[in-house]
Amino acid sequence: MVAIKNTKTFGEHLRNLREAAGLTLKFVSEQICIDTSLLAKIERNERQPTKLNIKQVAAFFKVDEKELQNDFLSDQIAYKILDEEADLSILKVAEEKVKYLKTVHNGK
Amino acid sequence: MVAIKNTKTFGEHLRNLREAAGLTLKFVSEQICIDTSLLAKIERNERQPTKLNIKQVAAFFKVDEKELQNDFLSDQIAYKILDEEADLSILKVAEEKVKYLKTVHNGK
DNA sequence: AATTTATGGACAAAAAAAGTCCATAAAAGT
DNA sequence: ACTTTTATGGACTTTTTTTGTCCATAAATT
Repeated sequence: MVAIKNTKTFGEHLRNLREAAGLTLKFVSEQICIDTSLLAKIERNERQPTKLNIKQVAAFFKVDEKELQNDFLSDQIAYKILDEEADLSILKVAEEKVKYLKTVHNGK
Repeated sequence: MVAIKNTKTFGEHLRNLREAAGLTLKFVSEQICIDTSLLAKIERNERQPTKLNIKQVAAFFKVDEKELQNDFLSDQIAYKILDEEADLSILKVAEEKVKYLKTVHNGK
């Protein structure tokens, strides 16, 4: 089960966490050992976080890692749809495909 | 409006088109000017088609280009979800984000 | 058995993304 | 108003990912 709420982007979510804690980019980026500019870009959705980034951020802000991962994943899907100017009904098709691939193609 | 049916993958769809027409990989790949091995890989979902590939395939088999594009796009989303072992509810979140990004972030 | 057709691995080339560095803008503090 | 801190963003290099090619072999067809 995944909580359905935050309609914000991953970056916005991250920025909110940081600002809510009253911390600077410099401070947080040093804590999680990444370049300040890179963290800034991630917050602005100009760079994508790695799995490790997400793990470290989650640990640092004491939020659920899986939730952050899901947040990022749904971002990626949303951006892809916007990029391709695709219809939202694509999502339903994708859902059917996931089910199909899970059953039919299981050993692959 | 997008027709919701083919639960097949993009590659399977492509292979069906070709086999239904009774044509070989070699023949079709020559017609659309790509390497035979590459077309084979695309049919097996080992390589992703480019926009141009899709355009050419659609023209060659006289099918709707947009439909093929959507088929490929939904594949990509489905594979991503499988890769990340994410819950299907992610799709609902993604949908909300698309709506959010379309309204709020419109000039970006 | 010979020929055609499809598969798949290894590799080089190209493309995309990540990460760094630095200069400047904006904001906050004094 | 000046100084310092903080954030932005461009340009660039490095790394990673993906594509496309070539070729050897397997499978199927004739």
